[in-house]
Amino acid sequence: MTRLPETTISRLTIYRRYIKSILKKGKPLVTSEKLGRKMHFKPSQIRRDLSYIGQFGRRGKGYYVRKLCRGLDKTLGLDREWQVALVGAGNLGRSLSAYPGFRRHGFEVSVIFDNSPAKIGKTWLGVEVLDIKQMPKVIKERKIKIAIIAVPYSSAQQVADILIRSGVKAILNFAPYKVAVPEGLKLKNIDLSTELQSLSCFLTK
Amino acid sequence: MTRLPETTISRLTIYRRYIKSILKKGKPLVTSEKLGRKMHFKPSQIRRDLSYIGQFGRRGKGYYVRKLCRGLDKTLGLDREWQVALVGAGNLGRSLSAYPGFRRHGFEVSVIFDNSPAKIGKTWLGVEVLDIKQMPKVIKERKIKIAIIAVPYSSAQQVADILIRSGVKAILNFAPYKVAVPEGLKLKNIDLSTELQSLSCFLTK
DNA sequence: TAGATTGTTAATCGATTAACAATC
DNA sequence: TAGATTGTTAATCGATTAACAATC
Repeated sequence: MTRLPETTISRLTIYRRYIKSILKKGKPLVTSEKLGRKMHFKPSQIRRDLSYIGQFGRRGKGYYVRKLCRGLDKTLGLDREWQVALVGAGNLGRSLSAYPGFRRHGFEVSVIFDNSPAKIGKTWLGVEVLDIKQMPKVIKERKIKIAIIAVPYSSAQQVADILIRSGVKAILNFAPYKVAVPEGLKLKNIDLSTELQSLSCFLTK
Repeated sequence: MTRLPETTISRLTIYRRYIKSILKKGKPLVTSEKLGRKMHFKPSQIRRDLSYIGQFGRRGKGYYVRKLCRGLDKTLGLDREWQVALVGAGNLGRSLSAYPGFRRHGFEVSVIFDNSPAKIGKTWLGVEVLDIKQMPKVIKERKIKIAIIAVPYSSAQQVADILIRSGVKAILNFAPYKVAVPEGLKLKNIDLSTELQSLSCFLTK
């Protein structure tokens, strides 16, 4: 099978959210035309995206909602709970750990790391804040595979290196630094300043 | 001039950050080869991106750091201060308003709107929290052009509609909802759950 | 069967990369 | 001049969209 384009994966998560909502309503079938109308995507794009991950429909009828739902869960790995380590207990880090959308989708920030003595040993909304020095040990023990980096620019790469050595396989990086990771790991960057700057670029035209 | 691809704009903000740092060091020239090496981009991509917005170099020599810096500031609209309105004083909203990276790049969250009586009238880190009902008036008076939406899924479109009617031209949307905006406005979406889900998709392969 | 809609192929579009002519 | 590097053109790559054959 050919690999899923990143853009397709993003859309799959959106399809999944909407399809969950119609699953509740009990309709057994839904067409790509209706999905497109509701979510503002082209039906042909939806069919193309879904065809990457399986066959969930019947020609002339539509997609089986239940089957499609299961397929999306499976592909996206959302039929299970994921433990997430968060590095950086600053403003951004703390609020990310409190973000309800994560838990709702099966991601549990189960440990926070920081290097500030003022923060180490405290808990934040029930989650312990540990010394960054304990990171390799704790991450290995708990077999954590996903981490969020919310530390300043200057320590992002260093933190990433430790995470990688500890066995983390996927990183969501909020530091505005292009972290280097080896083959076989997944890195996603969210750079809040860049997003705002692209708005200001637009306004400047 | 042809329009700038969104991907190019994102990279320009990164180039700008690095070029600011070498401006401080005083070197008058820098080559695309060196920029590429430092920022992990292909030199040809950097030259292509920069050529969209002007000519900043001398063949055989490199780019003039100072000139390039000014060009990037100008294109990105970062030679000025931008006032930003934030809608939603929940966990995410409050921490976004506190995010130091915004101010550092010339974005000032100068007003927060919410609909919760418990929050209205308070201040958060020196910024007033106003009733969402006052949004049209305040945004028009202050001529605010950029807004951040950090409200729940269910009210995102409604909030966006009010913002647009009030004269906002560019929106950064954190609600996991595909907000519809008219032509001529700019919308950027940041969906934190989607990002984590794409990591989990990767781990599932 | 006729109408509908998937699943897939082919055409289009846009962005990245390589190549190189211009020129310092 | 010879060597270096920009700025630009052309080739490549990948994603989106339209078209349609398969089939319910």
